[in-house]
Amino acid sequence: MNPNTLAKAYEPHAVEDRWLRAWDDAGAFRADPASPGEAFSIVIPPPNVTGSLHIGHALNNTLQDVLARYHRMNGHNVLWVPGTDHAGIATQNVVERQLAAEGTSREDLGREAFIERVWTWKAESGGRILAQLRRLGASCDFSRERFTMDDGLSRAVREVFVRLFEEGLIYRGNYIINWCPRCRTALSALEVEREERAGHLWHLRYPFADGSGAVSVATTRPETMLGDTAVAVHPDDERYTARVGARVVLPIVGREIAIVADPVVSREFGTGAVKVTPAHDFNDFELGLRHGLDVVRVLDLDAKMTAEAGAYHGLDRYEARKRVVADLDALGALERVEDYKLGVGVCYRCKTVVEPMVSKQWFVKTGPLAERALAAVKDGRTHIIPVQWEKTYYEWMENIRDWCISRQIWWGHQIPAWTCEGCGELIVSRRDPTSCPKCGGVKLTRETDVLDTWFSSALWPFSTLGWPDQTPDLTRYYPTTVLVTAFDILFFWVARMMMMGLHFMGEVPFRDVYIHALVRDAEGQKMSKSKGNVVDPLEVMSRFGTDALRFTLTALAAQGRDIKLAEERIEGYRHFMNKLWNAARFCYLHLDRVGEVPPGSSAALTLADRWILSRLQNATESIRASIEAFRFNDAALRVYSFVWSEFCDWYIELAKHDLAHDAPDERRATARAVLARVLGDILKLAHPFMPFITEELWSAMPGQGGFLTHAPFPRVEAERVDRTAEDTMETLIEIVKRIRDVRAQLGVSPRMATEVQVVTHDAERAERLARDSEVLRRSVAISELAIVPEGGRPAGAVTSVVGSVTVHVGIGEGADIAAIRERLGKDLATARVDHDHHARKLGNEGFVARAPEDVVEKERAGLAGALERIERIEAMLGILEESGL
RNA sequence: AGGCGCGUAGCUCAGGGGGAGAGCGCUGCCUUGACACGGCAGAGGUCACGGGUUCAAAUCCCGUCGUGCCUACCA
Repeated sequence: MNPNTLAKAYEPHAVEDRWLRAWDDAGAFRADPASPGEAFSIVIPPPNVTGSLHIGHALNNTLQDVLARYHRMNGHNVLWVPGTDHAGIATQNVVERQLAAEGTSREDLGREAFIERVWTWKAESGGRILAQLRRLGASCDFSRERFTMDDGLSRAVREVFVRLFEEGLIYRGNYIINWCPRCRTALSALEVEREERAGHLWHLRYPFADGSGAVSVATTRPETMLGDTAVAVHPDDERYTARVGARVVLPIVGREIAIVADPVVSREFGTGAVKVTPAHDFNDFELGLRHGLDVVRVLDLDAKMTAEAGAYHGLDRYEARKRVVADLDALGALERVEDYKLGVGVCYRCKTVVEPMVSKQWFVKTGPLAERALAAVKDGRTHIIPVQWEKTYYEWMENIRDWCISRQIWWGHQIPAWTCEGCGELIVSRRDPTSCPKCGGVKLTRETDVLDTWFSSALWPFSTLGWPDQTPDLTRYYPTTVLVTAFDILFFWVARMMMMGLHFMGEVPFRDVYIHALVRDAEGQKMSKSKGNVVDPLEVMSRFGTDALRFTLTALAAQGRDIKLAEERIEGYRHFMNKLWNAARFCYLHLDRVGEVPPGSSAALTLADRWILSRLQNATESIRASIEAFRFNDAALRVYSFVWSEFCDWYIELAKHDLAHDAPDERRATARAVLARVLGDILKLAHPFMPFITEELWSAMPGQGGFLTHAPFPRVEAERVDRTAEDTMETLIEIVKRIRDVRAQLGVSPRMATEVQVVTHDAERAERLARDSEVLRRSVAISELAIVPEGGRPAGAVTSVVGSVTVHVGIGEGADIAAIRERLGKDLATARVDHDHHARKLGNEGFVARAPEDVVEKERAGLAGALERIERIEAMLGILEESGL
């Protein structure tokens, strides 16, 4: 591409397409375990295979990409594994909805045909999200793409299941679980969300069997009373101690049930007596186990009443509730009803109210696994960043419950367990068994349940690398370096990967876990389709360009805080892309021939050269440090401020004169070299954040070859750091700003040249400023310039005092005395505020005695400076008085 | 009920013991040979409130108020 024909404004689309293809064709992000370099590996949090990219994915993957590209440019051996998960319940739901629309169902199809149908749907829509990730610029090694249901991963799942079973860490049994009657499957505790809903608290009266009155109990689910098998009270509750062991008659049902004593009962709540329904309540189930209570199931898998419910058999749970309440009322067993708000459990997929239900399920015994997962974070083998999440992780791990892993759906890894019809033996096996090892029988029935999707995701960091085989990838890249994820799957996923990784690999799955924010809308609301406030990243990319979206997300990604995404912000950063584009365009107009940058001390370098090169070191250092500390926003904002406020606003403007046709050749050559050097480093520093525009500009840069994405990330060159140059330049910038300010306030046209006199009492400083007074001449229109250690106010000048210098700006007749006084008065007020501030501190004996010497010294210098400024301003005002103005 | 955050410029947010920062917005001026997706300049803040620690608090501690989220078996 001819650099002189770069478009006037940055047009992202063609550029993005071109580089996506170029990187892909070159295999730019392919990892090779045999290559040298410290390993840097990331496994992607696998999105749902049938999903599509939302803004959370965009953030998550942008951050991973920043890390991947940064480390790749640092010569590390980078592997970023992409892939998707099969999202059992969600995907099955989608396909079932399709079938329903066609007037059929999965039951009509049968298991095999249904699964085939899901694979067809997966083939259609699957991979779309990976294409979208590519578009985002994610530098994954797409040749290593994995899917939780592919052959390799399925083998890992089976191996893990069998081993855990053999070790007694997987068991099957009748326990209470959460049941979603719509999805018709068991759910783990994590898959149930709490929703506050308005309900009622019904107070029921259960009469004693001996006719001596009644006990009152309160419930939010009166229909479950049909399954009550006890009433419980606290053992120390004096109101009831005499009644423990007594029997009450369950209204409607007529069953006699006992009053039992158990410390879980709260004496304060309600009447202090609670009905016990072991089949349909977690607490009651536990309590039932302790007291050997009967388990009476009154709700079936569709949340309809069972035959146990007698007259209510077949009724939906809510219909049954109404009838039961009415019937109790008729019997006089309903004491009262009060409004009550309660937290109900709903299915995280379909929001249907779940029913606690006793059923035969498979569980992972988490205790022993959690212990090691807890220890690994406590002893620092894995760091969670930001650290405050560690506490949340600990709390969960310490209170972990066994994990229900069986799901009564079809889409997923079918549990490798068989029951022998002959002898009832349970067979769990790596290979499908043909006969029963116990009795030799050949009639074996396979378990129909599949595993929780998170069971396979838990293996992701090693299953994607080839486990259970000892592959080169596994050896080279496990443990992975860092996991980047949002906090909402800390328990679902991160905790479980920790448990499985430690158990099967003997090592943590990742050294660092970086937890990033949730993206919310501009009002701070969680984005959701139903609210209609979702920001579609694909649409944003189309409108503003991918780099602008990426840059916005990283610039807002401060640790420990949610991101509120407003469109104006994205637009603002699109302008930044354009700014960089045009800065480069300007540079390329001059960069036909580029030589070496002279060494730091060289006389060939101007003050501006030395300054920008020194600031470049500062930017390089802070960008590096920020990325390594996962402070993405700091890194992005430093890129922004260096490019815009330092390089464009000052260096380019000053360099224009050095590049002019009438400038001496060697001056032009040096300026070109510095320009090229700084721009080149800017492109490298910015590349992890905005890969497309930087790669494009790099390719247009004269004398550069190869991919920017493979170029070395800049390192700090200590010999380029020049504090004196920075200080001098800063002072000159201050002076320029002051002159402009004075002129702007007085309405002097920018084109009108004025006299300027700068007075500084430090002779060495005066000399330094004078040596580089070009900076002033180039920045403001000046007719005559003097920089002197001594001097009075020239006639017709407005004076301003800044730092250690006094600036007189001659404006001739326009310099009315009021303006001069106003200007000086403003400076005097500022100086006095400063003076008082320093004086107050130094007047404090404790401060002088206890504060560190350098801090006190700084205050003294500040006070002296302020005093000196006040003197100068007052002298100036005195002169005005004397001259009778 | 516990736990974790947050409250800083009109808006969105950084910062986190030693003179209050950015972007956007706002007000003036500028069609200056990279860029009007631009330039120059400016206005704007008791850092929620009350205590405490400290020589020094926006920053650390305690409390209050407001606000958000997470966890939990008060039926």
